[in-house]
Amino acid sequence: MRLTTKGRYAVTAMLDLAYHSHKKPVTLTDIAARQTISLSYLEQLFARLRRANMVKGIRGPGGGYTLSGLAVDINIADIIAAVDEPIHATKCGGESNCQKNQACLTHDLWMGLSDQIRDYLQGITIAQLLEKHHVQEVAKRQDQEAQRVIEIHRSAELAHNLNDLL
Amino acid sequence: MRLTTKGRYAVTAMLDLAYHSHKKPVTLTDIAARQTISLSYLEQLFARLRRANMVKGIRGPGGGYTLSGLAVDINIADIIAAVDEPIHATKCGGESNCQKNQACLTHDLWMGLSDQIRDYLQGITIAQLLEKHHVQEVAKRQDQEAQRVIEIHRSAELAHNLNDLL
DNA sequence: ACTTAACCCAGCAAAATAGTCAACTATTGT
DNA sequence: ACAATAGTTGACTATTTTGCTGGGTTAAGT
Repeated sequence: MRLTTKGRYAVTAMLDLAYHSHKKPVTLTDIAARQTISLSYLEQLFARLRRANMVKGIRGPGGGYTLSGLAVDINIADIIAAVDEPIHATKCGGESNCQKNQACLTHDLWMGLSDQIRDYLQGITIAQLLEKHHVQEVAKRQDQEAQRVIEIHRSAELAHNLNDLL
Repeated sequence: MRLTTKGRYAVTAMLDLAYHSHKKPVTLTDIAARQTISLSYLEQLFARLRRANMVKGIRGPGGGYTLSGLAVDINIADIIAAVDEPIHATKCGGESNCQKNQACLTHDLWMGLSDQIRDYLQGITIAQLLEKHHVQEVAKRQDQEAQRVIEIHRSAELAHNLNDLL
């Protein structure tokens, strides 16, 4: 599992898509504008995402992209895997031409870690991230409202004090 | 947090170092040979690791590198952070010049995820990986032994059958 | 002194990244 | 039917990162 800016772009774009495509398809032009990613680069990424059957492209006016499935079924690891080409993880790679000698020892360790990271990212879905953000937004709004109440209370006190003075 | 081959090399090298430096310092030449990483590239990586105070370099004959601290105190996130230069996570980066408009929304989501990944990797130490591998090795050896027992049993059966036939 | 290593550069080729441009095709509203 | 929209494709380019080579210098053991 590799984590590069390419994967980040893909995840960001998918999040944007999930967030905005509750009804109509979303055009890449919109995503490009919102996320400041070049349109042509997005096209490349979405070509891969489409081939991986994660999004559907709809042509013609009013067209754009939609998620192939539910946001709850789309995890981060799959998005990243879709845009990153599968590189030969290591020198001895799948061929296991580096035998059970010492050279493979720590290399094995890394592979295990890599698997762990993949498993971890596989457990995080688009839906979860949107949910989490939604919760945060609500929390923030509530904080702001609480703050406003405090301010109103304070200004009321202030007015009261002024009344006393005048 | 970025996960590239560079980070993998660094983690692999650190694992090798932790595994072999119970007593004496380990030379980069040894690590290079075991992990098939070029010496000069390792030098670059270890220069950064040293500056990040994760390893100590000892000059002269019998010199090499040792871990600065205990394997239990060294986590994966720190190793990767040490060799990857801190890139401006996004366009609006730390300056937060992209205001509370929609453009930042999904970007925020990614940042949250990125933090999650970092936290996750921060929780995994070199010591844990070595431990885990050790457990696996033992398990594998036990499997092999069990397999041998089965094979012996089978060949005994086979011999028995042959005895019946002859 | 001599060897052994860490340390420190400057540079360089290959690959990956990020983006551009242009031509083409399918779909839809009018 | 026709124009507008928007996906599809491919080739091409600039920049950055990667991984490595090879030249040194400096510190510590023998």
